[in-house]
Amino acid sequence: MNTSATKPTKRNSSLHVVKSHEAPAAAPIGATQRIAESITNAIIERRLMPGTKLTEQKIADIFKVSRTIVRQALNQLSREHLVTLEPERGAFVAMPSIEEARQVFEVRTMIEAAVVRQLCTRITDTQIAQLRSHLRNEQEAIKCTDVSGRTRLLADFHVLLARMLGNEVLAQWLADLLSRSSLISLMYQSSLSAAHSQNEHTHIVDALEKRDTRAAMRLMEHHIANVERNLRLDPNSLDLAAALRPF
Amino acid sequence: MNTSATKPTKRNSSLHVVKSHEAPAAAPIGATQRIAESITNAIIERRLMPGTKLTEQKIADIFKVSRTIVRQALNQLSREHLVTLEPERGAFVAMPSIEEARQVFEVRTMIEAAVVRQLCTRITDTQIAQLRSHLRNEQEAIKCTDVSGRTRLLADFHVLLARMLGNEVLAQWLADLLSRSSLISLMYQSSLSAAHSQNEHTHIVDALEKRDTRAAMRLMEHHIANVERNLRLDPNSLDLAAALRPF
DNA sequence: ATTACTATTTATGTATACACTTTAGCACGC
DNA sequence: GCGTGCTAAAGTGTATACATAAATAGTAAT
Repeated sequence: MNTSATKPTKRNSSLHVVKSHEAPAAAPIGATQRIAESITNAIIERRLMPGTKLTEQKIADIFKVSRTIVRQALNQLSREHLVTLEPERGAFVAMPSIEEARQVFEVRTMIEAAVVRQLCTRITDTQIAQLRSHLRNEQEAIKCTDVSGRTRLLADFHVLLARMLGNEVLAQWLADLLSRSSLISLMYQSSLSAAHSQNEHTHIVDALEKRDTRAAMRLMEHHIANVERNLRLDPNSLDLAAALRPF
Repeated sequence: MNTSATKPTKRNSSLHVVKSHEAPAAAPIGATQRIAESITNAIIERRLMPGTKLTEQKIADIFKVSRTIVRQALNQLSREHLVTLEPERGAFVAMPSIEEARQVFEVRTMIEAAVVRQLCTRITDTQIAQLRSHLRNEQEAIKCTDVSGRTRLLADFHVLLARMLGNEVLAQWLADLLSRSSLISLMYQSSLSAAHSQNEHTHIVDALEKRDTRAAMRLMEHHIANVERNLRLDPNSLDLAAALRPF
């Protein structure tokens, strides 16, 4: 093992001239990540409306980094379908189409039904307790009218279920789907009451606790269908005010 | 709070006259895409072994572009889990762990069983014909011992099924999963005969044609299980020769 | 000869420069 | 008055520069 020799050659004296620049190594890792998360949060918390132009230089100025970093972040977000990149025109907060919304919910129904089915065969009491704890957090957030917090918690419930299968590949993908769902919900002005969703979550956990596979699957399918049903998916009535908002 | 005060640093000193440089617009779209696909193909066709270092400048030289483009491509590939980015160290062809392999196949089983279930309720005769046509292509590729072609076709079968649900979100994700599967198969030296896989594909289409939901799901689950079973997933016997290959 | 240390080379990460495209503003003509 | 063509500003896409961290090689000491 070559573990010794760890002392990285500090030859800060010697030849090289000092530089007048500040250290770019100040952000060792995660400058890109930090920006991507900030934008993601801004989208989820409705501080950035769908269709909003994301000019690279402006974001770069805000975060005090170069466009290089911003471009990396925007590229990442575009792969998560939260922003759209139009060639030679720039980045915009994504405006998921009605068709895309339909597909996202269809896939979620398939996957999440399968998730609860699998879970019924292997969920542990400890995991049930975790879910109960999460449900309490949801109720708390709803009581406090903590809008951004409750949105996140209601989505996290679904990711938490997936994570309990011990499958990070699945959990990661479902997390992506859920941030897309959040964007869809705000784009199409969901009228679903958070309390109602939370109630359905509770019923799902009840079914899981009883290991009632059929009930759990049915409840999950209905829950997702309810969320979708409460969107305003008429092609004409989509929220133009928000979508085409100049500012 | 708006902003701006755009830094008029030294934008454009007027006169855009000469163009001594060659046109960077020569690659209208897709220089990045082209490189990402080339690397993907190289990985799938086993011309790049897992663990291989992907030095940015070397790739840039090969494709006659700048590192900027190569970095974009590598970033994209890392999000598809085909390459791993190690901070301050560079990009390497991914070496999926055994655990990751397990998770990928577990998810594929869940999803693809759901896909065939859905398909049984809505598949059309035209689509059956498409599948038959694809099966013929598979047989052709196997006969001709077209290794890279047959690998691709065997994977495409699964994507084709997903695409027939009319759900691009699902199809896109399954495509990602299948390129990961391909990497896993070559990393763990699958001994599965292509002919056997092709035969199972045929049986699946037969069941779909009869709209036999239960049989189709069972066949798909067994098919994926067979693929996984034929990997050498013993922790010790993983192909070190390939993995640690210096060149 | 092997090990530890140092200098050199190589490669990555970020910033910046610069060409080109799009967009916005404005004068002119219908 | 509104559409049309020209010019300037802004913004994107790619290349390059430069600082730093890692890998490598070379050297001296034990």
